[in-house]
Amino acid sequence: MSWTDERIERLKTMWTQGSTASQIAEELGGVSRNAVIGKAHRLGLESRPSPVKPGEEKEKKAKPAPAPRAAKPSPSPKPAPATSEPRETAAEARQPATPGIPAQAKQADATTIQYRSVGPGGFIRQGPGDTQAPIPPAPPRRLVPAKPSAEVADKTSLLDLNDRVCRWPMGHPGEPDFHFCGQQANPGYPYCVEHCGVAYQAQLPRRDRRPPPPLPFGGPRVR
DNA sequence: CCCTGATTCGC
DNA sequence: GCGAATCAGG
Repeated sequence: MSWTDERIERLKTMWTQGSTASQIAEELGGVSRNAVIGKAHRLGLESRPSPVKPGEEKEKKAKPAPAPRAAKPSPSPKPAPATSEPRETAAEARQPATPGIPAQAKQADATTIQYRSVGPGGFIRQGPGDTQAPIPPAPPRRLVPAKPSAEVADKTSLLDLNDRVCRWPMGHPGEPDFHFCGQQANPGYPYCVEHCGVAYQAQLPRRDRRPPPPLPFGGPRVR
């Protein structure tokens, strides 16, 4: 499994909703809990209440004996900097992202992506850095706008997305009626007011959290 | 034991 | 960039 845009978006959403890494991994499928956590960190999604105290100076694991994982015969000395970084306290990092969430606001810059026709009904996505081979000869026929199926008519499709429209996904990608919310977006947010209420919640203690989370996707996909 | 997230580091 | 292995707290 690879990290497609859809899967990353889902990861971000669920992570900010407070879903656990295990839940996210299960929902996404094909990835482990560790993969989700690793990806979340690489994305810069910042810490949620962790069992491990970040502020406490831990003895850097002096693991002389075991070479548990792939043989690492070179124990290169790695002097842990004794300076305790002024790392964010857990409380600060836990602040519910209520006002001004910048990370969520940045969406794929549509202006840097071009769609080029490769024939009737066929288009390729091309980013600025992509080198693309010769343009295939245009079809000798006039292209007529496709008539949207009744299924998708009036629905907000991927190409309808912009920063003024709620980009909350409805249904599952790939399904015929998959679309986006499309309501007027809460200015500065990727979602409308209603879905902002779902996406951004104050972090509650685990025991006070209701297991059946909001069902933004209509429940887990049945495979 | 189970769960959680954080971190490391070979690939 | 990815994620298994590992760590560490609840």
